[in-house]
Amino acid sequence: MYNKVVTRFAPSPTGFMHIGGVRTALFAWLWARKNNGVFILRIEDTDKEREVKGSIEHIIKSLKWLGLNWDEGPDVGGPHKPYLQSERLDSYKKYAQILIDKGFAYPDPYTKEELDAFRKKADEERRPFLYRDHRPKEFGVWDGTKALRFKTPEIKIYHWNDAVRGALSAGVEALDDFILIKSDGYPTYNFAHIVDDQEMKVTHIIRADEFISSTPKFLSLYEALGITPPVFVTLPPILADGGNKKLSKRDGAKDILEYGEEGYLPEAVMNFLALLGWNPGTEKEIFTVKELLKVFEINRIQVSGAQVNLEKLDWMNKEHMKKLPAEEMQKNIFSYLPKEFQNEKLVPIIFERISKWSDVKVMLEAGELDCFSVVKQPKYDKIKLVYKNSSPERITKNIKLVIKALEKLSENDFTMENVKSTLMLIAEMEGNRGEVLHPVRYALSGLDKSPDPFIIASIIGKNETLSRLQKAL
RNA sequence: GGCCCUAUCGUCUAACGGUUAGGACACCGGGUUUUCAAUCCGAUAAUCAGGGUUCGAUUCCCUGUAGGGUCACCA
Repeated sequence: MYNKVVTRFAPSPTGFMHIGGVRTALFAWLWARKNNGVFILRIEDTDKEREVKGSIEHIIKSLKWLGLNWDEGPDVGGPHKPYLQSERLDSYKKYAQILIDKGFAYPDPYTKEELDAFRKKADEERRPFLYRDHRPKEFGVWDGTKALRFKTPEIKIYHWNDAVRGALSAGVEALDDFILIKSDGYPTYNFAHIVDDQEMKVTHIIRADEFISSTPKFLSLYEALGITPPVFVTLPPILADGGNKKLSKRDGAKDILEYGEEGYLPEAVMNFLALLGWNPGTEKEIFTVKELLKVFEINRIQVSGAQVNLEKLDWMNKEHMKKLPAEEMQKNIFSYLPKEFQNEKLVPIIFERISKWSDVKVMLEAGELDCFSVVKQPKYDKIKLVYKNSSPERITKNIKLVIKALEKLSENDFTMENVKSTLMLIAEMEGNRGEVLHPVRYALSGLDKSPDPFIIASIIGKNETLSRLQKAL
C-alpha cells in the first residue's frame, strides 16, 4: 500500500515533555522503525507567545534519553528541511495562495472585539459558535496584515476511517472557517501540519484523540487542496489520576527526564509507555525494545482511555533491572552511590539487593545505603548478637565453631558458595539455623537489616571475617 | 448547550456471539527463610443501567447514565 512508512512526531516547544507526549512519540517511532520507514522530528513553533526557551533542546534530550532516534529533524536535516515550522513560512504562503486563487481563502474582516461579541452571543444562546455564520459576502484582498481564513467549500457530514477507531463521522457543526494564517504571519496548526505532512510525505498521522473533533476541518482542507489524506491513527487519551490512588508525588504529568533522574531505566519507561494504550493480546508484559518492534501493531491500539498506574511502572522497572547485564547494573547504581561506596566488591550485594527495589533511588531512599557499609568496620550492639530466646553461651559456642571451620578455608577458597556450605553444615549440626546464622550475620554487618552473611564474608575476605567474629566474641 | 469519542476486578487489560469471564499491578493469607526483602503458592475482586436482536449477548442495535474531547489569530 505504501512504498515506505513515514511517521512524524511534531511537538510544539512549550515546555518539557510528559508521559502523554512521549507516548505519542514512541508509537510513531515504533511504527516507522518496525516498517523500516522514516521517523521525522518536526518542531511546531508557530505560536511565538507560548514558546518556552530551551524547549527544543529539552525535547531532543528527552527523546534521546529514551533512545527514540529520528532520520529527519532540525538537528540532522533531511530532504524536506527545514524542520522548524517557523522557517517554513514560504511553504505555507504558497499553499495559501493556491487556496486564495481557488476562492477558498479570504481575509478576516473582523476585529477581536467583534469576534468576541459573536462568540458571547452564541454562548448565551447555548449554541456552538460558528464563524461561517458571519462569513462576509465579499472577500477583500489579503495583504498579510489580517488573518487569512479558510472558506469551507462544502458544509456536509464527513465520514472517515481511523486505523484505530474504525469508522468515524461528525455533524456539520464540526465544520467552520478556521484560520489558516494568523495576522502575525505564522500559520495555525490546522493548516501547517497538513502542508508539512504533504511536503514531508508522511503516511501515518499518529496523534492523541483531541484531534478527532477537528478532523472534518482537516478533511475539508485536504479536499480543497486536492491532497489525499494520510492514514489517521488516533491514540486513546491518558486520564489524569481520577482514582483513589496517588503514590507519592509522582504524577503522570511530570517531566519525563525526571524519571531518569529517579533511577528508572529508559527501556522500562518505554515498556510502560508502550502498554499505555496498546497491548500485544498475549499475557506477556515485559518487553525489550527489540521485542516491542517485533510485536507492535497499530490494530491492537486501544480505543478507551487509561489512568497511569505508576505502581506498575515500578514493577516493570524492577523486572528490567533484573535483566540488566552486570556491567550496566554496576554503572547504573554507582551513579547514585556516594563515592566512598563505589567499590567493585559491592557488586554481589548490589545484585542481591537490586531485585527488591523498583529503582536505585528508591532503594537508597529506603535506607539501603547501610547495606553497603559492610565494607567498613561495623559497630554493633552485643545484645542483638543473640538470636531470639537463645542464650549468650550457646551463641558464643556457635561463633567459636564457625571461626574454627572458616579458618580451615584457604584464602582462595573463601567464596560465597564455600562459606555458605561451611556455615550451613554447622547450622544443620546444631539443629537451629537461626542460632548459628543470625549471630554471624550480625557480627559481620552490625545491621538489623543486611545482606546475608555469606555474601558479606566473601566480600570482606577471610581475614576481615575472622577478625569481626573474634571481635564479636 | 451542540458535535464527537469511550465504558470488563481498586488500576491496566484479554476474551471468531457459546469460556467456571483469563492475565498483570496493588491488596490480603500462607510456604520458604539468618534480618528486611525477594521468591513460591493461594484467596478476594469486574462485564454501568434498562430495553431489544438471537437458541444464546461482555461482544450487535437503541435509550439512559457516567467519564473524556472539542466548539481559539493553542497545538
